[in-house]
Amino acid sequence: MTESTPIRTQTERADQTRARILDAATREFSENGLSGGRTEQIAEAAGVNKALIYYYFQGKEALYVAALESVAQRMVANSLRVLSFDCSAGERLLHSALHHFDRIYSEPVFQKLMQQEMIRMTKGESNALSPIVETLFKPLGEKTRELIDEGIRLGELVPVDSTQVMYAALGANVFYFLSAPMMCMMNDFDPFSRPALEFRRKAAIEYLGQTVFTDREHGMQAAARVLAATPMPLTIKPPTALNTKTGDQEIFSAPTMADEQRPK
Amino acid sequence: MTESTPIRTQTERADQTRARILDAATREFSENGLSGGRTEQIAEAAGVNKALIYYYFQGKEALYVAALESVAQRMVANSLRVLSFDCSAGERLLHSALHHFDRIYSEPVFQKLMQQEMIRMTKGESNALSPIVETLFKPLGEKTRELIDEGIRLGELVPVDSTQVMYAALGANVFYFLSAPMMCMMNDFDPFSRPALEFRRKAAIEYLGQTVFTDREHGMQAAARVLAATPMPLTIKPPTALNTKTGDQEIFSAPTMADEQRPK
DNA sequence: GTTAATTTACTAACCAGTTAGTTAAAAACG
DNA sequence: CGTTTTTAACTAACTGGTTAGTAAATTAAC
Repeated sequence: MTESTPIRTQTERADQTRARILDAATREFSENGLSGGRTEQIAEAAGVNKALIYYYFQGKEALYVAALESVAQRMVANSLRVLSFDCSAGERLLHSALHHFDRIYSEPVFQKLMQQEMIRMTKGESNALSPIVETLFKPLGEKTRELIDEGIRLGELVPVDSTQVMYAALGANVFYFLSAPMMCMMNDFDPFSRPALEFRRKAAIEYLGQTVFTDREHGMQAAARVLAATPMPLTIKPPTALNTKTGDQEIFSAPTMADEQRPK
Repeated sequence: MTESTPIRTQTERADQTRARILDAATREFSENGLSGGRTEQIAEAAGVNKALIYYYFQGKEALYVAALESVAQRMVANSLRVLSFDCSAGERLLHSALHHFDRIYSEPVFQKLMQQEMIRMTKGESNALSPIVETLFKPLGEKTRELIDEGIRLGELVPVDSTQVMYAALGANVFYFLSAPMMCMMNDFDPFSRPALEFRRKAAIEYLGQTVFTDREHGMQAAARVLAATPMPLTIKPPTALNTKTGDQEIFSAPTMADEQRPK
């Protein structure tokens, strides 16, 4: 099981255990939500006893919040980096949109957790996000809107409501993956297949170039540059790749740890 | 409880009871999904004994499918009507987008059910939608894409991938409501408030007018016409208006909803 | 040998589905 | 038309399985 670990100090082992639990919880909750996630399953996936969860965390909900927080932290850090690229506002918008698209299928846990959380909050249930919003989401949203407004001010982007640009750009991406299971049935093609993803990310960026840029020609060129600069990441199987009925609670995150074994 | 009903024939009463169960199930499942929905709660809301659910339906899942089907039927019928308005392809696209936006907050059950169902399907769980897809969603999607392609062919719309136009138009709307709870916290304003909805529906349609129309001026005029022709519907409180902790399974729905067969 | 890490064994609550029965409408009968 | 029989609609109470959480015992580290 853990032969590779060469006997560490107690605190090191403890930190490792805690991290394994948090990691397993992230996967379980992202698949099944807070109420649907099973503590027994988390414990099994982490290779520990269920009671240990209550040793390291106050309870199921506290574990959920911790998982949400850790995953949001990583996501925001990456997004902020992209927003600071050294190019025009419009082109940075395209970079952000493409990064957003690529992130959803290559690291789907954040998206899935957020979806579940939005539904939970709509039901008026306890707010697990609020500690994160101020420090993480608000700065990111702020910076994105500033970017769009700058593009509009300089005449590069069409003068429309900047929030609507965000909704359209992000919404198209989110909706692509949200509706994927249904599109699968409607057109019997798999939106998660590599060709489909390749086509869609290109279409999404070119669409933005053609539509939100005042000079459509300039927009198309920017889109072409952005696409050329950003190769499509190796996809990590998005659905239940991690559902380890097999019992091995090994590392899952290895980026290059090959995909292949996709649905259909 | 049902003194107002002037003693009907047995089958009439039975039909009514079945409808009450289906209606209660629709609400319960739309809030909590299939696995989260409680049969006891459905029975209570319908004013019947839990065992009656199993008398009228094969089980929890069959009830869920029936609820999904009935609500999808109404939704598709309305959407198809809007797609057949007597105006240019571009303008019909705007009409569809606005109708889609208005529907989500005025009749939120369908959207909520679909969201939950997409998550369920992504998890690879049993497919409750497939009977509906062929007969309902496929024709609607087909007709929408044809509409956009017609607009492009006639030069009214910008020549981009027509599917991407759908993703952008629908996605922006879906994402607005999906992200509403978070936006609520980020900007402390309520996306479901009347002024916010009023602003957003206008912005969304004007955005489409400015962006997907070849002639931006023409697009703006079309957007203005569409907005003028479609007053904002009376909003029905979308969040937990139905969460009857109080125990009364009374009427929930506000006026002007077109549908019939409501409890009491 | 003391403390931290981890497990075993439990419980109280919850929940989908069933059973065995009651009520009253409808049908059959005289 | 009134009475009896049948059957459809409906209910109370239970069953078996699941699950979050806990207390006490055990093991490993320092």
